[in-house]
Amino acid sequence: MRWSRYFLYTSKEEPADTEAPSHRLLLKGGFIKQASAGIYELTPPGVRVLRKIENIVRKEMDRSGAQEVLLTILNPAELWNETGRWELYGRELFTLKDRNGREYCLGPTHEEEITDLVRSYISSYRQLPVVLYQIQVKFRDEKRPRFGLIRGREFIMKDAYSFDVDEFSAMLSYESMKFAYDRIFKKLRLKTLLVEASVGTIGGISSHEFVALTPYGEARVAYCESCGYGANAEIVKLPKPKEEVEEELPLREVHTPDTDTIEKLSSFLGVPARKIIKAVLYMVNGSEPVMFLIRGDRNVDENKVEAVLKTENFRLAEDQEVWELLKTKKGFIGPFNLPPKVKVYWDNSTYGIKNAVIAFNKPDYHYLNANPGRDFSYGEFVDVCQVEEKDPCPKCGGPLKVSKGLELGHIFLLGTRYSEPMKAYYTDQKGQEKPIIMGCYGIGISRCISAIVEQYHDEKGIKWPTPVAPFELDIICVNPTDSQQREVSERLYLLAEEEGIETIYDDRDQSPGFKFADADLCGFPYRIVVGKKVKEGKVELQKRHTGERWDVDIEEAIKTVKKFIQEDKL
RNA sequence: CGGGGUGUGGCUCAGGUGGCAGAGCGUCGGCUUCGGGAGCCGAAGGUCAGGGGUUCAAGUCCCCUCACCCCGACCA
Repeated sequence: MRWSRYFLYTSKEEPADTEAPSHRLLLKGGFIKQASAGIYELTPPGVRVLRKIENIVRKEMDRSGAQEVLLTILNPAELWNETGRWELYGRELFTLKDRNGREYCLGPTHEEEITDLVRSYISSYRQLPVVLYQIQVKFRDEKRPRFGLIRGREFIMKDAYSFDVDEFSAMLSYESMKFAYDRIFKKLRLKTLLVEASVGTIGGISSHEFVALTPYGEARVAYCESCGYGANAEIVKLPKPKEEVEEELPLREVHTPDTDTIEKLSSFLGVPARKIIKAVLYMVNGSEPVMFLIRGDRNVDENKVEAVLKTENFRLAEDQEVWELLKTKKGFIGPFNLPPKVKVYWDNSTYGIKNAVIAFNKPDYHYLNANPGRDFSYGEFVDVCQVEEKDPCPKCGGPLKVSKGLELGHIFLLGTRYSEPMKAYYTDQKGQEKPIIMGCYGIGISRCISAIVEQYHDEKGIKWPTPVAPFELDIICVNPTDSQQREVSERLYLLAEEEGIETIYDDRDQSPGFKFADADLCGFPYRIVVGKKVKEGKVELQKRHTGERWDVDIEEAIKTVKKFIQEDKL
């Protein structure tokens, strides 16, 4: 491809309003263009990267025995009503009506559609198992799209669905998909972590996420370097700590004005935050108060709260509600003299605490040296505590690491969540009708573009790994007005094409610095610079990843690059 | 869903207290230059997000709407 004719336009200016490096570099390098919030167009080089990722995924999916389909983007409400998800999915669902008033949604995921497809053909155990997949645009009206392709409202996803006769067989499909994902991310050169994930309110049997460790991800993952355990932070169980051994001091009521946060209270009393028991009051389903007691230096993980309450319909109580219910204000809530309607849970972290600071619903006052058994009594213990660095690993007890990550793949053993309500049944050997056991498996394809850039870039720009690079080789003619340089560049370009090397030939009438900067920014793995040294029969060869450069004979250049590319693809 | 911010040429931005619409980059024409985003000369390019209001006069002040970005779902 001649760059002078190619639709690739970089920018010298820094894009405004970008935070994540991938967002900035993909815009600056001319790979994506924003259409509206969380919605992006891909340019020709952007599409080249996308197709390479898609094809790697496709190849591995096919290899695992999955078969490609293409489902509809526009999906009728009827199917979604069969599973109840028309309502459950809520406002994240993009919906619209046709001219007759019939309702549709733009598919955010395709369990309903695939189940509908399968139920219309599959009726016997002889036809199972089967795994189907597609690569397609998805639509989710996210509350907060961000970071370019990382969290978009319209994005490209590979979604696969497995159909099996029983749980054992389904588990095999699940495991085989796990292997396929492992191979995919390795081929994409993405460093990912396989972690256990929440099965959520949907239920289900097993769930794992493939997470790329990057600072710009919304997932928190905990992992253990000594035993290899890894999990989404929200499902890491934290046990009760050992009972503190300390002499019990006499209980005191102390005046603590203006201490509405743990921080203020801690410094006012000169007591460390971990010696404070804080109370967090939630309103469930709008009106049912639930109090969680947790140690002052820890935070409530609302995903864990959701698991305890078995609903996502809860929120923090408002000031007025706190006043009406407990006649106190935030910062002074405690588990004393509560109206019967208040449900109380104690987080494990509060177990065995001694001489604690605790509020008792009297504004501007706290108890000092409160001790369990003597001054207050525990109730039901739960685990709603957010995992922090150095918490004990649930497997081996070693110190956990906590990191932000970008969820790239999610695999899910669904069971009969969709097959049962949609009556996707098969007849077994004994002639009995049974629901098909399903699994679903997603990879955020467009998100992978961002993840790769996050993991492969420097100050100057992107450093595409060869298997996903838009072009493998960039040939730069330093001075196109020099007939010898021009002639050598043209010759090398034709030769590279003949050798099957994906080449962009920078024949633009621009200064050398301009072309070098673009080459760095766009991140082509190999570069041949045709300059002054052609007189001596030499051109310069550069590796973007390492910055190495050396002079080679003109006749050797393409051969050498080809060898490098082949090595990279192994 | 809350909170904060921004909207002016294709891009990045400047335009105290209201008074002729600006710069750099990019684009177009010309000359020069050619190993790290070149130089000089000339030119084109605007519904100042949209609507309403105040005023002799609004990019600027007031109200509404829209769009986009960031922060938070961190607290008792």
